[in-house]
Amino acid sequence: MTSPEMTQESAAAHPAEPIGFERHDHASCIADGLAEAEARCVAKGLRLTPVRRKALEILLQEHRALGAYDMLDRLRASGFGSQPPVAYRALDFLVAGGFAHKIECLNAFIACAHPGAQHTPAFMICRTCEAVAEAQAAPARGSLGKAARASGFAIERTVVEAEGLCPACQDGAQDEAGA
Amino acid sequence: MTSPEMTQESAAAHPAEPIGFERHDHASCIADGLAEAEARCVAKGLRLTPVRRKALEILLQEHRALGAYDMLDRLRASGFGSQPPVAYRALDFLVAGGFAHKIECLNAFIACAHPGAQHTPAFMICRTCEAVAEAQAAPARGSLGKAARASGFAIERTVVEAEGLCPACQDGAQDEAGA
DNA sequence: GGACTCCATGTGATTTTGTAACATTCGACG
DNA sequence: CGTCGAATGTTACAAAATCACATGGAGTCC
Repeated sequence: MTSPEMTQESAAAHPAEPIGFERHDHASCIADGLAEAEARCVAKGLRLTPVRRKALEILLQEHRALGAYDMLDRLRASGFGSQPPVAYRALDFLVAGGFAHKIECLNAFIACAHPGAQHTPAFMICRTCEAVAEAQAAPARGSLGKAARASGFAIERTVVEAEGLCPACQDGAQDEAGA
Repeated sequence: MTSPEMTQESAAAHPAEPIGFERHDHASCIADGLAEAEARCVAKGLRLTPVRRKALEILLQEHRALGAYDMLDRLRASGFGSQPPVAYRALDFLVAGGFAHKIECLNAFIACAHPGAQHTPAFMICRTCEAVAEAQAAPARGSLGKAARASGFAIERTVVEAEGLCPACQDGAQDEAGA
């Protein structure tokens, strides 16, 4: 449920905006994400079981990617099983349902920032603070799409990830360079 | 185990074309790739040592991504060291020098198809036959670039990978569906 | 109600992928 | 020759992911 109860001036407005580097009402991030997921699971006949729900909640707590073993640690701390498949199964469910994404270049997972939106996610990953922002991409429209059409390749899924520096860490880097 | 149809009329023309799904003079792929690498190493003061050269040759032998341990097996078969760092170091060198790329979503490596070209590679990966074609992307110009500029994110490197079906495997899938 | 089935969960063991750390070798250079 | 740095080789280990199998709970069918 998008309830922009934003405490800040410009909290991410509509779902196509990248979030993660900007101020926003983080508490509602989590609540909204869980509510969305519940609604969508009911609608699609999926079972948002306790582990799965907890895993999503854990992911929603940060705009960073979490490794499967970090997730496992936290699930264990919440009283769930302590073997790798516990984490991987929950994450697989979330990814399959579109509630989370895998960041391939980090071998890590992050909650989806635009649940419900038709998905061709693209990620901006800060190499310093590890924050991750999700944007919408349209790779099929750019040069990749052109190459695919030219060669007859049928795209089914795309991975688009950009590594670099978020605004805050750019400032930090400047400070260090100056000092 | 080379592709049945090589030494055909159309050797890949210019470097901006995706190759890998098309017929081309594969023998010259390898020879050219090695020659290019040698020249570029001389120019840049890099050392294309025997292991590194062999690793590149192995990669050039296929338009598929090779796992580090597959690489290790082949290097061992050629008389080089047999421990993981041997393969990883050679691959790191090739990637750092722009002679190869890592396919993040496969945890595997492939020879660069456009050596020398300024690089923002994009890959098309067939999920059936595992062939990989490399194209040039310009993600900074599309919606990702727009999102980055909007949020102040400084892109340093991009990962663009498309999974799907290559032309040949689309035909294969049709055959099976029909039968 | 009882048996059956499907799916989710828990667990042990293993495979696959990737690094850390350290000894050795070899060419460049004074 | 001595030494310095880069490259290689090897041992050991860490991190990421999967396999295989047992358990348990919610429906369903009779």
